[in-house]
Amino acid sequence: MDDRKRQILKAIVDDYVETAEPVGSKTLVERHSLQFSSATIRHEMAELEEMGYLEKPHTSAGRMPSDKGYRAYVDNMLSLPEISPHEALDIQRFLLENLDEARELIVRAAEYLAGKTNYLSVALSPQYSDSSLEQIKILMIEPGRAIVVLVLSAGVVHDRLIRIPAMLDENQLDQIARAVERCLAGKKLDDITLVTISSAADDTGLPEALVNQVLYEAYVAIKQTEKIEIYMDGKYHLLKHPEFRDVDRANRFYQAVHQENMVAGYMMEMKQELEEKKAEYCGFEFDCLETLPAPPEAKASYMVRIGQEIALDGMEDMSFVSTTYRIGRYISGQIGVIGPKRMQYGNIISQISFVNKALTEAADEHYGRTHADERKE
Amino acid sequence: MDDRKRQILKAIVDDYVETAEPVGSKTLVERHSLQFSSATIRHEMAELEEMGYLEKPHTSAGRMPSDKGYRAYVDNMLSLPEISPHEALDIQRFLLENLDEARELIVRAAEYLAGKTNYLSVALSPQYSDSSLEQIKILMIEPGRAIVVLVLSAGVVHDRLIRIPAMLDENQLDQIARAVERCLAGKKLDDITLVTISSAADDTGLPEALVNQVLYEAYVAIKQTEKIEIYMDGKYHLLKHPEFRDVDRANRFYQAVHQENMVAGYMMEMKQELEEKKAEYCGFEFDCLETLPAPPEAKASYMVRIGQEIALDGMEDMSFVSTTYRIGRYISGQIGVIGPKRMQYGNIISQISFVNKALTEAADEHYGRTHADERKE
DNA sequence: ATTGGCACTCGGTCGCTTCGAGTGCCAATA
DNA sequence: TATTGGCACTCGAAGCGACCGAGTGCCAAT
Repeated sequence: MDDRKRQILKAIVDDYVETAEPVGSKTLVERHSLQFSSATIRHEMAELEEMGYLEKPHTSAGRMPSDKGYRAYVDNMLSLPEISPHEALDIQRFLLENLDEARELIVRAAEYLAGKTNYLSVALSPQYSDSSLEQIKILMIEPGRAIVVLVLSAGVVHDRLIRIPAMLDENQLDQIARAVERCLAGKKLDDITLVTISSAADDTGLPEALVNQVLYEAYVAIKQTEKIEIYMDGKYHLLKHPEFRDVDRANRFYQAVHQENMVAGYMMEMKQELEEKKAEYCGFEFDCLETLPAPPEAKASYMVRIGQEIALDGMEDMSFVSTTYRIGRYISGQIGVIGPKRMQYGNIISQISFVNKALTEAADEHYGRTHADERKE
Repeated sequence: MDDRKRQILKAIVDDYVETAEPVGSKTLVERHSLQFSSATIRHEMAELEEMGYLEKPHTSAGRMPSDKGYRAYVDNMLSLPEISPHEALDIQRFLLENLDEARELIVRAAEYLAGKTNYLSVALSPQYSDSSLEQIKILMIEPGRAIVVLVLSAGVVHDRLIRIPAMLDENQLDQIARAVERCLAGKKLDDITLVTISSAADDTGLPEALVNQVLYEAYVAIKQTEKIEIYMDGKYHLLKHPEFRDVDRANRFYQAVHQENMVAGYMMEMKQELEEKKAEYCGFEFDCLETLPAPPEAKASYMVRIGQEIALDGMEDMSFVSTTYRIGRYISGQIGVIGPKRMQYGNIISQISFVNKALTEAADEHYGRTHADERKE
């Protein structure tokens, strides 16, 4: 593909993204001040179509980009706008203001992205399988009920209400908790199994019958910590876009997106691929902002899936931009945006990458010292 | 309004609810085996229209119910189908299966309702302002961070991560927690203020500077417990219904529903009204099912808001069915359904009322003994 | 290789007609 | 007097043809 073709394709995508109308040779020349005549453009367009980058809805209509066309655009002719310092402050504030739980961070990030892009944002909660258990405490609420509090490396705290044998008293419970902690502390969550945990039973000097139920509940609490949640925000935005004038289409899409497990699974796959460096696009970097000095490892790498490339039923005419966020060394998750194929890729990618970066930094800030400790090693 | 008019109005509503088409005199006779001729019906319809119960989209079209028509239908000609034992088991299982947190109950109830009705379900989390604080524990995670665990009457547990002065040790923290508990135990959450809680400071014998931050954080944790959350499920259902063929309309509705605070506030108002016995419809009772013997206070009372009656922008052509659920004596919340005015009122009301009942019972079951204790008094 | 010119295409819009389910009214009937 | 069958009328929906215009492909001239 020569340079002129590239220029024309870019103009077509830009135009179509803006207007949502098939674009013809003449308007293209007018609107994008190209230095060739419309006839030349027609020539080139015909060739681009033959090569598969463009499509016509019917013979006498203008052209619109095909999936392949968008792909080429994203691969080769993307310009990534910088995030203004004003916006950067905005998002920092949005993420951190009145923040209690770190868990809330990812929800807020998704909310921000949705608001900013006018598309659907999707986020997976951090994956803790690789972090290790530091502390476990069991607190009696009343006879028969207790609360398990787990502290992971990097200072993440999770808890869960459990039922325990009614005759256990506080001391015994504490004994059990200590035994479990001795047995598991420092272990990766992933490596903790029912077998591992039950070896703590001998250590307590209490009758097995009493201990086992507690161990099991603690085990469940730990496993639950590993469960990945999915958050979405901005579903209501999509109806605004012309591609959803067709209710049936909108309906089909919403049914698809409602299958949260499917979407989450697919995002995990994308994450996997990004990690295996199969990712198409890496090395995007921000330097627009001094207030947030980026640590060298904070380069955001993202992934774009266009139309048919998305292996999810009902998403054939959407695009999915996705990126992996990191919190500390061992914790990561996924955050992205789903919108019509006709999206402002550059803008969206900038936004996502920046939110990603801000998210990481906000988490660092929130975990503060803890995390700093971890870094020292 | 004489009996025949009532019969005809009912037939029209039933028909329109089913077909979503304005209904004419002739089809009405055919489909509902009425014992009058179409001419008579036309007469009556003209009168019903004059009285404001019916509307015509244009001169030569059939009639459809007005808000007032639906209102009359709901007030006077509703038949409430019984819930089958099969369904009853279904919902019990759905609510209780693998349930950890009681908080999850209301989410599941909303989910169930949405699935069952094909409309949007909306639920408010339980309101704890009237329950009292029983225990407060503060558990140190690491220097500078701790977790506050609150136990309310009825066994409800809430917690929150807090920051504390880094120099506090576990013992001191425990001392503070005990002081707070002595000071607040048994008090209604509503009655706890910054003033009340700060009187615990003297009791610790520790320097005020150290204690105050912890007290403040504990206070915030308590107040946060009172915060009411709103859950919605089934937004994606609404696009299936013919009233949402019009994307703009759908869009307007989704924007409205997205203002969750508005919706929550409105539901609180409805709850208020229900409690003040201004409620239009009370005393609906279930007796279809032996497996769930209803305690005498479990009568469900519900409220229907139709079209313009809903004081929320963008909901003018929806209906809102709402009901108050109770958990124990002092805890209650709101659960309801929003759908097109053209809804199967009888069916929906039955479902909601039953879910309400099941929810109460599931909560009882889950809190088990604790709650039973409360009842003894 | 690029361009201006020209004949051709085809979806969208506008106006017209037809169709049919609906109405209102009236005169006949029980 | 209340009910009914009959009939003329209404009006939106659907179908049809003409027209418009933004678009194309192709060709001959530069």
